[in-house]
Amino acid sequence: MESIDKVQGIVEKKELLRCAEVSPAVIRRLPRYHRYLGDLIRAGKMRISSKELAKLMGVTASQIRQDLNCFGGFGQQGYGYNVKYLHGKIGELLGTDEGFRAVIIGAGNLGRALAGTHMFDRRGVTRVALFDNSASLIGSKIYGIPVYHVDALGAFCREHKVEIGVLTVPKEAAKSVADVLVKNGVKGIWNFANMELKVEDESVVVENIHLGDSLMTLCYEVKNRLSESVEEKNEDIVHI
Amino acid sequence: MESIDKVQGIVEKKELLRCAEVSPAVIRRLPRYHRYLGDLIRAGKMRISSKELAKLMGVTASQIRQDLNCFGGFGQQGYGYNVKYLHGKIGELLGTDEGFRAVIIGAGNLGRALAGTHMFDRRGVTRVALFDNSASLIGSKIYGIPVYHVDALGAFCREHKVEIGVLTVPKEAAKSVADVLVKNGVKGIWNFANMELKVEDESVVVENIHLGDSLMTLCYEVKNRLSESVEEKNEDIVHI
DNA sequence: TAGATTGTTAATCGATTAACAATC
DNA sequence: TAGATTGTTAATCGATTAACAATC
Repeated sequence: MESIDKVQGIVEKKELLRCAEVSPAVIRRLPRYHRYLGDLIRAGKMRISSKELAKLMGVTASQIRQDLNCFGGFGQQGYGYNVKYLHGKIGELLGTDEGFRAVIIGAGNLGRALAGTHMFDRRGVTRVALFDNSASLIGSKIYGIPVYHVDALGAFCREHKVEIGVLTVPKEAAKSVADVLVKNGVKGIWNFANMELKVEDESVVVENIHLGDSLMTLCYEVKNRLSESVEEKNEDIVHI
Repeated sequence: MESIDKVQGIVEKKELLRCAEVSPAVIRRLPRYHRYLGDLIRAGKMRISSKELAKLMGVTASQIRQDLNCFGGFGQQGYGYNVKYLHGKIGELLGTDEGFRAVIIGAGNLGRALAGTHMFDRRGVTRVALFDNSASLIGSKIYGIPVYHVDALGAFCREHKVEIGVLTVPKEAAKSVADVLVKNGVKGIWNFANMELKVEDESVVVENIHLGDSLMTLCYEVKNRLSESVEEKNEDIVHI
């Protein structure tokens, strides 16, 4: 009887968890946990406490426990977390087992760079094709990935059940390409065009990358730290 | 007399502002404001209210006014903000006038892609050199940027007063290259290696880019929206 | 002056941290 | 059992939003 109660308790909890919206702040931290746990596996570490992981990652143990408990009890009191198990669970949450397929649109510098990385495979995503409008590229392969004309994009996505589109086209072309993707069943767009892409379909997710914004933030900090250290020096002189 | 008081008031305020640490959340929003204001200039817009800009950007007018007031009163009651003036002021804050110089270390796919963009020039940053350890590249130019051997990195940074280093090397090499940069006066590191780079020198800023984390977040959302829409459908059926 | 809109203070909201009971 | 560490609740902190007086 007790065990049935327990099982039901777990089921109830899962239902609740599925309903309660997890905050974006927490979600954005998951990949980082996953990364660190992967490193720990490679280092041969079998178990870890929230305290130890917190120290390693430069966050609080509270935050780690709080974050993980949005998705379920992955640890064990008095023991900590099993590194491999936790890594696997977070991977599951992040969809590494879903077998997502991605196409890259735009075979320019950035498109090629992305085609050449192992970033996708490592996360269980397959790059099935590249698309471009330059005649000289069509029919060739880049890092083993076939390049097709962008006119064939829609049909390809439907046929191959592509879930993810990576946009590395000039920003003028981004919206129209995105529309083709959405119309043909793509559910996530990773947008590198220098603009905020919005799509009408509510069920489609857009992740905008703004490398330029990141560079500017860095410049701000550089500028500020420089003036800070000057101020500190001046203060020293004044106070002595 | 009154005007002197006023001037002193402004000076005091500026002093205060320089001391009060601005929150990272605000700073990370500045480049986005700058981007939208640039677009508005190109669209010929002369003035804009916080309300109008808020609608355009999908944020609250309160947030915009609050954010801008961390740095000073850039607007005018009853009028709004002068687009060009505000754009210029935010640009100043972000260091576009500082004439920062950057080197890119690693002439692989990503390094080349970054060398080929206008992202830097647009933000007032000059790419002065590329560094690599592949003999075939040394002495050549990529998009007009000279490629040197990585052994020459330290001396080059000192001589040319380089402020920013862009790291597109494999993660195994990242730390040692970063150390060379820091030792030779570089004040900001834009790190694309798939690891969190930490440097000992407090005055050096590191901006870590984790494209993989972004891809995983996208995958999470795609996975979740998909199941959400399924749930919605099921709910519909249940409730009818 | 009247209308508009900022700059700024106060209220709300959400996220992080601390604390501790549960339990392995 | 005693020690350790989780899962979870309560307290704190910070960031966002609302409101409004100041003022162009």
